[in-house]
Amino acid sequence: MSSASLGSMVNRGDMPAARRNATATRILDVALRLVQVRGYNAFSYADISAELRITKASLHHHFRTKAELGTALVSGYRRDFLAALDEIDRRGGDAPAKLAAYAALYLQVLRADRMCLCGILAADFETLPKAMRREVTEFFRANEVWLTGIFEHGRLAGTLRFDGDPGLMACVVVSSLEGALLVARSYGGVRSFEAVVKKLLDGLRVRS
Amino acid sequence: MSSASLGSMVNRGDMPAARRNATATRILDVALRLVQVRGYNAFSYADISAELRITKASLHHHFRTKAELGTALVSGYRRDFLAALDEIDRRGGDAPAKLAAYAALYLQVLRADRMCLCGILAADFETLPKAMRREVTEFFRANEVWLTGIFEHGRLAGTLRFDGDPGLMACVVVSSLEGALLVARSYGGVRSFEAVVKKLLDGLRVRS
DNA sequence: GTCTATAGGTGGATAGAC
DNA sequence: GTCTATCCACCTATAGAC
Repeated sequence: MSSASLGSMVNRGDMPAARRNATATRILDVALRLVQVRGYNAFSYADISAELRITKASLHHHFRTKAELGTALVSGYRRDFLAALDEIDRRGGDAPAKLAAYAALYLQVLRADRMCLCGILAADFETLPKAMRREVTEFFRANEVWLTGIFEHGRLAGTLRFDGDPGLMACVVVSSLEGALLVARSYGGVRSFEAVVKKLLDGLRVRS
Repeated sequence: MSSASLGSMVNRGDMPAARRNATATRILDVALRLVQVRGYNAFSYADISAELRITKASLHHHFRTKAELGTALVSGYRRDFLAALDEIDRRGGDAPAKLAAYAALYLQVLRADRMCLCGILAADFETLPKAMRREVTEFFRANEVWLTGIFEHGRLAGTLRFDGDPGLMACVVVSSLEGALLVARSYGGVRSFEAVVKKLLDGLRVRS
């Protein structure tokens, strides 16, 4: 996963990367950015068409329906995000370091002037096709599973301190980071986001 | 402000309540719910028309444009929310109690199966008319101001413990609660929301 | 794989009768 | 204040030529 991944992340949907051609990839890139900035109901095939100078009919050749495009979008985003989590695990380090790396993924999105794809789709949730809803829910669930593991290991190793269920702590982290991204758009900067991250990590630190 | 306020909140926009007639009020009620559930770009005059059995043309008599309706919506929401904060102040109690009451306002929204109006509009932010953007930003700013006062008083009185700028703590609280609402839609319950609130309040408690 | 052309629907908004 | 009728722009999607 490249360093610009979550902002400019290439999203190949359900299909293995090798089977997607360059055009489909470019369509997904543009669509991803449009949804992350405007939301699912405020972007159209016409927008992509204008940007890539390809007719709407051609877009439908690659993604038959908007629901199909949207589903490919979330599916690929989830895959790439989970790949980033694997990369964090591969690099090693203690639980606090991994949490900091996790927060850095969100900061990357904010710096690209975007919202987390699944965060903005959670706002659009009631209007999404069923397949997309499933993908969004699964994204959050997968994040929660990964974070739960971090919290369990961290407490056992004595590097994290917290009360109660590690799974609930995972909810707390996901919620706080998504909210920090959301509100930062109106605050217009990274300052409030970084304050949330600091407070979150400080609250988990083992006190001397 | 009634107990069902933030969910079923009547929103009278820029105009004093006494100057809005019953029809305008019903329009705002329906529109508020539709936006809180679907977002700004996924509701239409046709939706309101069907629900109230009034033609779209009649709706335009009360609110000339969608932007005008939207602006009245946020403006009224902000006013009612700030009235709820005044009510919290009026009831008295220490800083932790006021923070708990603040969080309860959000829980009320969640229980009505809605998102905070300004939270969902933050997701739609890039697509909003300028007047609406200003209202949303002002909503967050006003919340921040109120919370900053709570943090300043709480630290002075020795009822709250935290490091750094009270204004940043206010950002943290707003962000976390908005995010908890957002993500709770996918988690499908109040459990994750309550975990965030508990963690937030515990982190501020004065330790014995 | 891309195009032109078009279908059928819905969006916000207006004119003018009652 | 509500209605019918209408406008035009935009939406998703398809047929069929190249």
